[in-house]
Amino acid sequence: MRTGRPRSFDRDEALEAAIALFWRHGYEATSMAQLKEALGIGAPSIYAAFGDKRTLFLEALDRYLHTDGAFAARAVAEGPTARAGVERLLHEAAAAYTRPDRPPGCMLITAATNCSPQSADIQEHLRDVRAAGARALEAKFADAVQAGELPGDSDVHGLASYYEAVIQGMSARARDGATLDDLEGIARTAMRAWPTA
Amino acid sequence: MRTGRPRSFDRDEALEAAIALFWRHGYEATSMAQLKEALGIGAPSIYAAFGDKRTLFLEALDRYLHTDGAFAARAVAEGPTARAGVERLLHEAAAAYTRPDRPPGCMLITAATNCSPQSADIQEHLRDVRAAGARALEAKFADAVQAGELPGDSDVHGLASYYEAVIQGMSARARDGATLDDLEGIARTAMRAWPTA
DNA sequence: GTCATTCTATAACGATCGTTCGAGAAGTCT
DNA sequence: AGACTTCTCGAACGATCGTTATAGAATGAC
Repeated sequence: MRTGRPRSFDRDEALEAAIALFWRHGYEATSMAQLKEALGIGAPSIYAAFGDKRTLFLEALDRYLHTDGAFAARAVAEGPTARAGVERLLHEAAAAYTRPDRPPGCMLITAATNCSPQSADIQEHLRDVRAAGARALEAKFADAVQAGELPGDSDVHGLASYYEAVIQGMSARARDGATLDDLEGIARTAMRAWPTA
Repeated sequence: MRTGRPRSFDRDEALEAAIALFWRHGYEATSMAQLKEALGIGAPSIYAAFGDKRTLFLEALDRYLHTDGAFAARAVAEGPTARAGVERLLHEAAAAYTRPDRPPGCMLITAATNCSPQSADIQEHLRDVRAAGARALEAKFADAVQAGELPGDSDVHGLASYYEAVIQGMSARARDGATLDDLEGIARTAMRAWPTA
């Protein structure tokens, strides 16, 4: 058993509360004062449990990517075809970005858009993670070409770029108050751009 | 003639410099210290010429909407058909969002995404301006239905929502480093979703 | 030349930022 | 019980935030 005074709060619950704040307001716009109040604990407890604000944000993002944000990689990876994967990706995004019990949009996309120079590294980190997602999508399209699902002369980079833009656009629309129906409409319309044989 | 000591800087140039900063870093993430350095003048001069940071931002945004951001409303308004208007909108956005002498993306879309509660009004203001743009686009589609360009049962709201999402997605992609070619590819692909008779 | 006016520069304001020190509380271990 | 360890709480840290008071410089008016 671990010695010493036991922690007075649930670490997971605190992390979830931090996710909600960072998700809604972003990294820099979320203050330690807000975090203290939302997590219901003092600043020293936060530092002891999570490290500084930057480290807490990175852990919050990592948790997000394995929970609420995990649908994206899964949809692409598990889609039996590229088309099925993208279709599932878009429709699950529509639902995930408008859950009434969650902040709107995607944390990975929105949490570090307005950054001062001293948190440019955070901004770049999220950019890198997004870029990895776009590369996975592009690889899915390349596989589809290989498998004959898409024409041999398909612009796989252009397709990935387009659907990545649609995802980011859906997140932005959700943040502007778009409803689940709005986003599902966007998803359906975006699928009409699918390459025709 | 106006009496008193004359202003030592060009007000328009200063405003342009402020636009560049707010555009790149956003409203809250841009500090007065940055503004002082970029405008090359002291804080009291900024306050005398523009008012407080909030007022300066609103004037910067207004100027942006009449200059670099003016293409959008113009493309929709001047398009001889809805399709021509949207096509021009998307391609001009591709160029405007990747100008090498400008910050990437759209200031209206990105400048107030990460906001703390005390600047929620700024965030809402930009949201309202974006909503007005979306309504103009929807009206253009409604006109196109009236004129017979689009089928009578067209979902004009859905179409406007979709192309608004594409625009916001293009801005996000530009901020992630997408090139002019990338964005023009997105624009072309997005046009493939245009309703078929 | 002198006054009135308007801008500039320095420096400071109170508030808040993220972070940490120090004292005491709450456990386990021997 | 007492030693040891770990966490909590209140207070404070220096830095930076946006903003402004104050004093002096630069002009037009008389």
